[in-house]
Amino acid sequence: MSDVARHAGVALGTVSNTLNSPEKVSEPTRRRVLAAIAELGFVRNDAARSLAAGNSTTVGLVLADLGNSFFVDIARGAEQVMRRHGMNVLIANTDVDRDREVGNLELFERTRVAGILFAPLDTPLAQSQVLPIRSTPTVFVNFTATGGSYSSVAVDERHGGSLAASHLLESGRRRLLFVGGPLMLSAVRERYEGAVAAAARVSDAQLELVETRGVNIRHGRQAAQAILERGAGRYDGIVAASDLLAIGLIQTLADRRGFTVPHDLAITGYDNNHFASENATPITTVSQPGEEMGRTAADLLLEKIARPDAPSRAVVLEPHLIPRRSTLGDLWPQE
Amino acid sequence: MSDVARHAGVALGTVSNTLNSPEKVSEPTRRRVLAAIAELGFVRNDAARSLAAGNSTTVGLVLADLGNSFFVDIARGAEQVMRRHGMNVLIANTDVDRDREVGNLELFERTRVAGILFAPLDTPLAQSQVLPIRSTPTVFVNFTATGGSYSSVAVDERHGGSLAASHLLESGRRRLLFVGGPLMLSAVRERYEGAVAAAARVSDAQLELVETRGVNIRHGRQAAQAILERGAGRYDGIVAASDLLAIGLIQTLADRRGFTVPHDLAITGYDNNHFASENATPITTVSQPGEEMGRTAADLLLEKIARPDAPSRAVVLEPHLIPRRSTLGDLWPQE
DNA sequence: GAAGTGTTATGAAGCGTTTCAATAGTGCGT
DNA sequence: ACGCACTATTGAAACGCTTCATAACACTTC
Repeated sequence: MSDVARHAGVALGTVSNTLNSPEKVSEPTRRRVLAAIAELGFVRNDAARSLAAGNSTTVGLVLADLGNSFFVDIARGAEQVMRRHGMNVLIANTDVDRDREVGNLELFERTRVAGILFAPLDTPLAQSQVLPIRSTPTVFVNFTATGGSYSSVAVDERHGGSLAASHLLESGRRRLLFVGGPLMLSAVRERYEGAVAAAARVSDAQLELVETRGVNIRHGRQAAQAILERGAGRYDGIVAASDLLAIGLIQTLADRRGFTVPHDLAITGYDNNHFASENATPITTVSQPGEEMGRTAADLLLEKIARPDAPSRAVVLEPHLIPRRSTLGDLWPQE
Repeated sequence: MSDVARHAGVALGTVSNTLNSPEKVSEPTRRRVLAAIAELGFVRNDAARSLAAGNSTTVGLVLADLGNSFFVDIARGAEQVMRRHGMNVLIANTDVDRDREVGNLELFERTRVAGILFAPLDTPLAQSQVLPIRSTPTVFVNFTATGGSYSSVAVDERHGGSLAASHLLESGRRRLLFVGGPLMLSAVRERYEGAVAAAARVSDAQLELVETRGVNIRHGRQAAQAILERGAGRYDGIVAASDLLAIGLIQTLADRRGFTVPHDLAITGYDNNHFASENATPITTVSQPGEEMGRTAADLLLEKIARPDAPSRAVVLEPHLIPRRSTLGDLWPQE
């Protein structure tokens, strides 16, 4: 920077002002400085800048799983808001590894980012709610913070489960099955509880459970086998804990065993995975508002950055149902 | 840090040594310092550190599209290598927006990261090969750098197209169709050229082209309509420029129109998308070695960081074919 | 012509580290 | 008792910027 100053024949502070408060610098001076910058190929050192200024213009986003489009949506939403406020979002991926979660949080705190967005899966670290964070403003995404120090944005999983089951019940289904697992995961458990509650509200409805070891297509196929053993004819509606699970179920039950969806068996998924709508049988799903969560989290973080001592807030967003062919059949208008 | 020094009754430099060169500090002193650090909750300021030390321990990864699992694989591979070398990878997403590409590259250079990995799509900025980067070591991923200043890792697209077409030809197919587009994209064009070359090597083979506007499921369905208009019976094998395209084709041609895959029509995809193998009809695909590209790119970058003046290298990796049911039918052993 | 009022420009202090020459301390051989 | 060779510690300079009190200057106004 002092090279630039010398080159332009001005003082160091003037170069700084040209960059940060152009209105303080007269037109001709500014031009000389900018010319010198261009000529020398000067690039301001942000490390020095944030050291001197004591603030940063970037926020860190610690994500559980980049392979999951839900998290990518969160990232996108957060970025939208932050960019509008002139801030940058840097993403660190953890692949659901606890050490890397801790490592990345520490990294961001050492770097003195303005704030941290933490979007974990339902892991011990997240549940403990004790992060290795000293003083950087932090917001939980996809997980409700119970303590006082973090704000959070989460989604009402129970309501989501209820939405899916109610949708099936409203179309006259009574012999329901919930497929998902492991129930150890709070998100899955709450979706199940929501479905149970919805079924309980209808007198002649019943709801059974097939617990799976995960929520991928493979687990859906395995669950389908289990269902066939129990006798698939016993059911007329399935609430799956994820879209992938639903796809797996349909592949085995419909494509191979000839059950028609939704006539014999109506199926709902969960997540509004990009592939759920593109499936051969588009899948009715419960949509988690990923982008909105990202935007909301960003807003909460900006708030915390601006007023660190203001009380934390825990926002809960409502999921909504997107009906498609896997429950509506030919009544589904689109495509 | 001076607080810590005072608290532990040592000099500033000793605290720094404790953190950076523990072997220079005696056991008891080190313990006192560490105790003071823990007690005060001290977190070293990395901005100041990298300012003083003149180096950084993080590298930036500028990604075109987080929604694309190929790029996520690249990120994962790069991370593996960097972590092993004690470096961190921070990701910036651009959503294929030129301004954000430029902005993120500049951001990383201002931050004085140790190096930059740039994984663009086939956009003007990438094609121009002129990045807004002054002196940060940079490696192109998924795009061959022709100039001298950047190393690069790319994949031999032409060979990939050839692999797919040859596979069909070897199974006796002769009336081939290439589906993909727009051909303006160099990756698609080269895949097509590879397929053309493979067909030319077999005397009685023919290859026609259906150009699409993109490579998603939707475009696959649209292409299927076009094919039906031409008369789908005219072809016995399709090389699709992406797995999603192949899925779309199958949905329309097989699921709705009753053509059997692969009996009537053998179809290959491209990308080894995670969904290609999970599709109801698992799709034969050409696999781009995403993780390996990430790892290789990381190696190249480390090399450039260590010896900035060493000549750049352009690595080209070979894709490979993964045969599945969409071409092998019941011969396909797995599942 | 003096005093007052803006507008620009200046340069030194400080941000929190690393680094390194200098110093202090210790044990050893003679 | 002395010098030597180590090891452990110290503290000041430097990294590249922002900030801010101060100065310089050009106009007005009375």
